[in-house]
Formats: sequence, C-alpha cells, structure tokens
Amino acid sequence: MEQPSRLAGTVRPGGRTARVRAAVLDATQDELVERGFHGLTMDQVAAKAGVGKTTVYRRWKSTTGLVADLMNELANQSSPHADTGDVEADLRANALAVLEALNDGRLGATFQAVIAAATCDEQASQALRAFYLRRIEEWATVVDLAVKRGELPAGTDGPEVIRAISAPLYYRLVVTREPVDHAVAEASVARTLAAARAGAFVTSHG
Amino acid sequence: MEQPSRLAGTVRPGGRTARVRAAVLDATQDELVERGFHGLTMDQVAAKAGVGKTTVYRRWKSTTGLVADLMNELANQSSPHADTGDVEADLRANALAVLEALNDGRLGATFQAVIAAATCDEQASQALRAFYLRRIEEWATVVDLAVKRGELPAGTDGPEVIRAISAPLYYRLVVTREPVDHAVAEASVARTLAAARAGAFVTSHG
DNA sequence: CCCCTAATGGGACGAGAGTTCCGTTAAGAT
DNA sequence: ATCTTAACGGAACTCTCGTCCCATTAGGGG
Repeated sequence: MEQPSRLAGTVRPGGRTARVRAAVLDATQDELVERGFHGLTMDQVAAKAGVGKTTVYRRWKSTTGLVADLMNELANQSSPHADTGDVEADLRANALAVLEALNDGRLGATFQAVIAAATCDEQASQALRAFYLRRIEEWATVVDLAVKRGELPAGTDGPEVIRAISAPLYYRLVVTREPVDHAVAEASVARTLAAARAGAFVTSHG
Repeated sequence: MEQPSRLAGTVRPGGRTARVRAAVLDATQDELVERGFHGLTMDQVAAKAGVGKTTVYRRWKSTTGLVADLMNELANQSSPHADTGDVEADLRANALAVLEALNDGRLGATFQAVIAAATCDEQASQALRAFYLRRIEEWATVVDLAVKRGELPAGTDGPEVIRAISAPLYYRLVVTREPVDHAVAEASVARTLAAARAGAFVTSHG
C-alpha cells in the first residue's frame, strides 16, 4: 500500500542490483559517445545493457537521471593532486590531467553530456557542481603548499587559481568550440601563474 | 519534380515569411526560458508561434536547427567594442556586458540552450563558434589599441585576452554551476590584466 | 489588377518513447 | 535449506513526436 521510502536498488545493493547498475551506466556512456545527450533514450540504454527497460525507468526515471548518476559515479573516483615541490609543475600536471580527460573519447563525451543535461535539470546540475567543487578543493592544496614555500604571495586563493587553470580549456571545448590542445593548456598555466605571482589571486578583504 | 536548390523561406523573404520566422524564433526563446533545450519540441513552438507545425518542420528540420538559427540571428546584432582610452575600463566594459547577457533571463537561457545543442549537433556548434569568434575579433581591438598606447607589451595576443576575460564567467555558469556575479567579473578583469602586463599573452614564436 | 507559384496549414498516418500490469527471479535473513 | 520480498523482465497499451499529402493563402512580377 505504502511506497518504499527509499529509492529502488538501495535496499538490496547486492550482486544483481550492482551488476545491473554497472551495465546500465556503462551502456549510457557508450550511447553518449555515439549519439550525445540529445540522442540518449531509455530504450536504447536498456537494450544495450541487456536489461529490461522497466528496470531502467524504475531506478533512474529519465535520461537526466542516468547522466547525473553517471557523474556521481565518476565523482567517487578520486584524482589526487600532484606534489612535485614546484607550483608550476603541479599546475601543469593539473592542466594536463584536465586536457587528457576532455580529449578522451568516453570521458569527454560524458562531460559534455552532463553539461548539456545540467542546463535544464537540477539533479544533473547538482551532480556536476559537486564533482567539480570536490576536484577544485583537492587540487587547491598545491597552491597552499606553494604559498608555504614562498613561491606565491600569502593569501593567494587556491580554489580560484585551480578554476583559472581549467576555465580556458572548458571555455574552448563547450562555448567557442575550438580545439583544446597542449598549447592551450600550457598557455593557461603560464597566464594563471603570472597573475598569481603578481598577487591578482590574493583575497582582498580582511 | 526537382527539389528547389535553396531552403524554404529564401525565395520569397517578404512579409509573411519574415513574420513567421520572427514568431517562431520568438516562441523558441520563450520555450527555452520555460523548459530548456531538452524540453524544446517542434510541436510546442509551432503552437506558441501560432503557426502550422508543418511549416516549422519544413524550414528548420529539428530543434537544433531552431536554436542554431536563433544564434545566427543574435550574431547579426553587433555589439561594438568600448573605447575609453584605458584598457582596464575597456576590458571591464566587456566583462560587464558578458555578465549582463548571462544573467539576463532570455539571453542566458538561449546561450545555455545553444551550448547544450552544440554538444551533439554540428549546425548548432558552427553557429556558436561563428558567434563567439566574431565577438572576440571585435573586442580584440581594445587590446591592439592598448598596445599602441603602450599600456600593454608589444605582441600581446588580443583575441586571447578577450577569451581570458570571458572564460571564468562561462566556466562558472555552465561547468561548475556556481553563481556568476559582479565580483567574478571584476576578478577576471584584474587577473587577466595582471597576466597581460606581465607579458603572458605575448605570442612567443616569430 | 491578374496570374503563377512559393509558402503555409490542416489532418491523417506510422513509429517510437514512456507507462502500467503482473508473473518470475534471486538477495539476504532465519 | 527455506522463506520472504526486493528487484527484474516481458508484453500490451497510450500518447506524443515527426512525416506525408493535398488544399488554401498570399508574395511579387507582369
């Protein structure tokens, strides 16, 4: 009579349920690579995953639910920050990691799909924000260490520096739709570092 | 027997055809504000525009065609660059113009829709690229003038400076989904300018 | 002013997405 | 090992989207 208070798939997270989830999310990524978010359908995902489409609708509700869950899955795979003892090398490592992710067929397609889904779905939007805030926080550490070593001015805003590294890459990928290559990544590192050394990332207020 | 070599609506661009196009693009923007690109349907657009749905399908083919045409329409509305005689003021004017556009209900929704459409449609992708390359080129002039006045190092890459101003705003809007406010715009100007003055935007090769 | 035809619009049609019902399977507790 | 029931899967159904056909309307040249 009463609806279960928890979502389907959370009470018995054992073997079959986990296998189904893995198969569905995997099929979702395949479909995103082939057709993009706009061409993603619950039917096709179910077929490719070898799963009943009833199950997909029951557990994920909609295509935006699929990509949001996919993003949450990726968020759990941590990417630890570099620590070479040199800010420039650390920031370059970050830029190259982002570059590689964006140019990877599967990951790049997934990011673009979630970005597209987030423009009109709150669940996907939250998944996206959570993913990046976590990554930014993790990598901001390299800036704090650089400040401690005296490489950057005291009060330099770590998360903002990390955002500044990524921003030009994503801007080209998703807004101006220009190629995102090694040179773009290097330039971003050089410019961000120049600004940081000049104190442009120091939080002004007390 | 033979298909007309031009698209429908291009042979008689007179009164009715123009009225239909205006009504359809207007309805498209309304729908984008309300439902986002993912919720955009040809049917709804036709209904809201007070136009037969056959007409919408014939002239625009698909929802991505609608947003691509909308973007091309916006591209024709030029936004001339500022010229205050001071780079910082000029770049700030640019940042504030972008900020205002992104936070405007209709324009902001339209940009996000075209960005979403471009992730899986070549036509929308090209419309987006054309729009921004034109704007970037237009505003790059303020950097060239600044170089002539001696405010920035010779060889500073104008288009890259303009991209650097916008990138953090779009990055927050569309990737990390954080608020885009006045402070973000100001910070972007300050950081870009610091890097530019340090020569980080000088094209290195001969 | 009249004619030609580009362009529009209504309605019927087929395909595919999304929903519901109910029988079947297997996780996990005893 | 057995039992309970969470979770899955097949199949029928509905509804909306996208396409097609043909009658009607209105540019724009003569």
